[in-house]
Amino acid sequence: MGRVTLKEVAEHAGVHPATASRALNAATRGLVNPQTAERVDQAAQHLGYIPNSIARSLKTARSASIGLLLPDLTNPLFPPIVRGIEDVLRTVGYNAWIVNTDNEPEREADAIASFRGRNVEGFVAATARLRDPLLEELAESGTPLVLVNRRVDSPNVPSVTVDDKAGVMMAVRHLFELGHRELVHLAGPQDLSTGVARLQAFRQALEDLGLPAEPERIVEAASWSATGGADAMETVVESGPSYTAVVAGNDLIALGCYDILARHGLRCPDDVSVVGFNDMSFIDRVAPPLTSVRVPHYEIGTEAARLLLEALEHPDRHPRSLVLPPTLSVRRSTAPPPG
Amino acid sequence: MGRVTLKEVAEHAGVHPATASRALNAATRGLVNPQTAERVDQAAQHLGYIPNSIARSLKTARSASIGLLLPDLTNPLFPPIVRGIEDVLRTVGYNAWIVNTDNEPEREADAIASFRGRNVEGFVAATARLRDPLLEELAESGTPLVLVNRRVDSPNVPSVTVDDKAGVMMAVRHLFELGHRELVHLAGPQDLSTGVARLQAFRQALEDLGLPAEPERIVEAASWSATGGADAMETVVESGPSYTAVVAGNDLIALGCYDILARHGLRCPDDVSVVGFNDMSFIDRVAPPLTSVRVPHYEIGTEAARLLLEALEHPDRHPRSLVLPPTLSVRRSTAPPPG
DNA sequence: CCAACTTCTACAATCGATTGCTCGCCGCTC
DNA sequence: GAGCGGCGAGCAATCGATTGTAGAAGTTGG
Repeated sequence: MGRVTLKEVAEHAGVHPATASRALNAATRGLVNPQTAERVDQAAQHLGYIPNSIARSLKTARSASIGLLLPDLTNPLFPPIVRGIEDVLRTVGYNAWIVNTDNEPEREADAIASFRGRNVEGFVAATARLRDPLLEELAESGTPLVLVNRRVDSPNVPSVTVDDKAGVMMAVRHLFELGHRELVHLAGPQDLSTGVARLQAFRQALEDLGLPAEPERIVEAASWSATGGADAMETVVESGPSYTAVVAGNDLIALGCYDILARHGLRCPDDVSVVGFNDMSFIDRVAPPLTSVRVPHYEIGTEAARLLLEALEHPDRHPRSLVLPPTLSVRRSTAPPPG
Repeated sequence: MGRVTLKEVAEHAGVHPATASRALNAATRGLVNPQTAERVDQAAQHLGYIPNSIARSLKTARSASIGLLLPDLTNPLFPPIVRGIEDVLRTVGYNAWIVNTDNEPEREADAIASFRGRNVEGFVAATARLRDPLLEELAESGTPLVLVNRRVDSPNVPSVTVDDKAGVMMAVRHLFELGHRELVHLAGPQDLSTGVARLQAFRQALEDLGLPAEPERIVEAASWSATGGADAMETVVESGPSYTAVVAGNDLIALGCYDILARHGLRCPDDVSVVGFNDMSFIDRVAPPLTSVRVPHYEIGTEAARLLLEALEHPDRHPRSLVLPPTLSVRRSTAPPPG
């Protein structure tokens, strides 16, 4: 593939490969005579020389690449994060290896091993479970690692997340101000930090506002999906508590909620208001456009990349975590309660 | 990172590195005494040996990886394709490098160079323009390359695409059967094969059905986006031809069309029917749910990966292209014309 | 009992680039 | 005019794994 080698360039320029290497490398270019350097440049250009990163990696033990662990790229949450990461990495000549784990620890382990074999210099993981031995071990081994979106239980692993608590607070307060007093929470699975944090925040928010926390108004969805949300909402409807608004663990759960409301002849927002979380793309186009806690996904990506690069430059420095503020995108799925 | 080397494993097992290498390699394992091989396995296991792919790549000139060129990962079109590609590659131990080019030829060129430097064994590109010297050159240079979704003008570059013509035919026929006779086409940009093919197919379909092709009912959008679609639709509305249905170049253009219809007080589907193209995720949740030509994106990905692997195994064999059949997802954005 | 073979393992070169070290040469100083 | 300093470039080792070839050990047959 990259057929032309440094040696050929050197020959063509009439110098030793070592000299050619130095000439072509910005950091060492000063060590060679400007005219010679220029000659090497010409030769490289002329021959269409592309440095063999593989060989370079082998020698330098660096790869200018990082591993990116995702649960599933087709979840619209992740592409903006990926873009954020790549856009920052690109500015310093780094690349990202992306792998989907489908939340299977085995695939995660495989991916990590594969990445290590490829000498990645660090990791960004969006796959963290609350208890996640794999990732904790990775972090403890000294490998630069930044979590995005989700955290692990241990506070020693740096992460970039949204302020889940503040987000839920905003959602609840918004509903409260519209006049809602009986709120349902369709919580996400409680094995992820986001699920736990949002549920906790929901309880806290009710308490802050002096509202009772009816157990029947809180249901945990089995998955962060429309079907998970639908099943959870169905449980709520069947168990029969009164309510006028729903705070969903994320947008997909909210969509599942929409389905169940419709099936039971309940209109949104006339009968029931719904708030989602993430403000994912196109959620402003569903019927009705969903009020949602906006998470700055792209920024999560850029910040994660920056944190990782920082960790690469200063391996000794203590890792920082970042919590970004959400905002609330108010749309037509929320309105004053009926009556 | 991958700290333990083959040499250490060999020492630990009391054999020469060469022997350890052969023992660990399925293809050459037969050359070493089963007991010795077992001892090497133990040692590798014990030390947590991870083969250094970099070193292997350098020696073997293979990398078990391919380059994947995307315009923009955040376009919901691409993640399913990527998944398809990865799912197939994973079964043979291959990985994909993903890069976003934002349709900028320069970034594309950079990415290709970077990939070559990393010894990728082949490419999948979703970035093809009709005239695309970069990719055509790549293909001519003998590098295995498969295009997805879009084609280049030259027929010599293998590709996996949907049958655009058939898709548009289905859309037009569907509208025709509902009773529509005056159809608008919001064509996509004509620098991509998809834009051209769909527009051609639209003209052809009208002819087949004996409908006139009013120039004013055909407008080219400036981009494959909602704003592109909105601007195009605005042009149609202003120029004032009569029409009862719109065939959009893709789903995003259809969404833009929705916006303009709403702005002009036209209801979909009561006043105007709209058909999209791609059937992207969540398009069944917009208001009204969009009738759309369903493109099997995941399958495009899997087939592209298979084609590429085939090309890698048999570099001599003539490259094939694949055209996959679309289906029509009929939803509530299409209905009989008013009156 | 030795030669001819078969197994198995060791040796060493190699992939392409990087880099510490050495050395030649030039110019300057005293 | 001899010596010192320093610039510029070449030499060679190195990263870790793979692989052609050579050679040692063990087996079989004549």
